[in-house]
Amino acid sequence: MANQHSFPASQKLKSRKTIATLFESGKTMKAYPIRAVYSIIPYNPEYHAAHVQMGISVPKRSFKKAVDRNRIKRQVRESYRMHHAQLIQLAKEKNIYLALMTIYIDRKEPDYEYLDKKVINLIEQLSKLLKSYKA
RNA sequence: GCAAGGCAUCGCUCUAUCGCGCGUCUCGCUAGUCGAGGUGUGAGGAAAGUCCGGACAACGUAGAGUACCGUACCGUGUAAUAAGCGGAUCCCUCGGAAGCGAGGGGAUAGAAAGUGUCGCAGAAAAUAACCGCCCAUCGAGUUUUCUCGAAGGGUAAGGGUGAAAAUGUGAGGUAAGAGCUCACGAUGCUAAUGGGUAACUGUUAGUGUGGAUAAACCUUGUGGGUUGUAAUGCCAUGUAUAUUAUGAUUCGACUUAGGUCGACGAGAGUUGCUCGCUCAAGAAUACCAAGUCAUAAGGGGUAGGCAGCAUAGAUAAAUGAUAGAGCACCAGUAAUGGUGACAGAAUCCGGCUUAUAGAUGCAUUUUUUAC
RNA sequence: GGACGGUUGGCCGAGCGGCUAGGCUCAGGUCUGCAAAACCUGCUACAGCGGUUCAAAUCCGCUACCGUCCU
Repeated sequence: MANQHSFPASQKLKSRKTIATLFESGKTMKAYPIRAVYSIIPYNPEYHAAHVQMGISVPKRSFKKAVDRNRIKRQVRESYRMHHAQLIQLAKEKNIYLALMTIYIDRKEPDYEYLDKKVINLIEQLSKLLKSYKA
């Protein structure tokens, strides 16, 4: 991995199936205004394109305009992109697969700095979990 | 000058760093839905609403009628349209003494084919006699004229209402009246003729005039086969005409379960229906096996990819973040500070509608408020 | 992407073009020692804009919002 801050398509959560199973059996974690649904399973290179896959969702109920939804998704993604290196590192060390879905549950538009803090908070929580996994 | 609304055009730009989608080139090895690097490209005037119109696709065994849905001045225009352009006619506003002119608007076929509806008020709301007016008859009063009453006939000139009261005004006419007649108008139809491609319109002649409503049913003309890219085709994955029970059938069919029909066409197909068209089956009876059909019980799998699909192009969906500079506007004497709208492609085009800070151009308006 | 439906007081919910029913809630009164129940009285509406019509909640068009269906 030449660049720490890249976020290619393989690290995005895209499969309809894994998302469905994630919502059925995943666990939740909160870092208001973000709620995260995640699941940790052993890594299998045949099925998993990357060690960590992440998706973002903004409900239409809270934000009616597509422009607002897009902006929030981009901001969350940007913040995640800047700070997700340690997560991937940990997942590789432990050889596990982490599926993560973040949902923005506030009804107001955030400013970027606030959002950034919360994403960092979320990632640290997840990192702790990963460290304690299998330990 | 400012402001307002209208129409048209534009609707932030550049640099650096870190990233993303797609195409393409090179390299790498773990050889793929891979990684690295280079390079090209990457939201709008409305991408929105889905209100119209197409392209395109699937479904049909020729065609026609009908139902259903839409539509309604004329020409031009176009792949098509409710766009655009030109014209006719009606309505409104302004100007003018008037002919008429200017501006704006109109879903602008038919109410003389039929049906329905027209609250309240009013005599009456659609085959108008309640009051009034007039005529002659009978009875009563009275010297008669005349007055009152009864039943009958004529009469739409008058009657407070109403959105609307039966073509307006004047004259003749009459018992009283009436397009009953005449003149000048209003308006419909028919014919001839002039103008115009046409809508329509000028003139002449004849004939009529009993309201409104068709964005009430309806009639007439005219258009439309239906469904829509979640269409549709292909590949992959996974499979089951699984199994069980009951019944029917064995020439073919239909059935209301009784039966009925059949090359003299049973029956099936034919996009809602009908006609039409096309296709189309041939035998004794019983039992067994086997098949077929019907009903009931009873499950499982997939939900991915490619094409459709693009000189943006995905499929939990790219087009971003940070910093700086410029530009425009606002506040402020200035330094400086703030703001940059509406809004995000999902098959593609043409129109319409709606949302829009600011800039530019064009024409318009301001008797009440501001220079 | 496509096809449809709805919007009537604070809430529910009728409404054949002619003054917008009814119930619940709320407020006041009667009744009661005080309440409840009952009875009486009252308040508050046709989503918005335009058109057709003498007249529109109703018919037509546009807009806004809410909802349903098709994989």
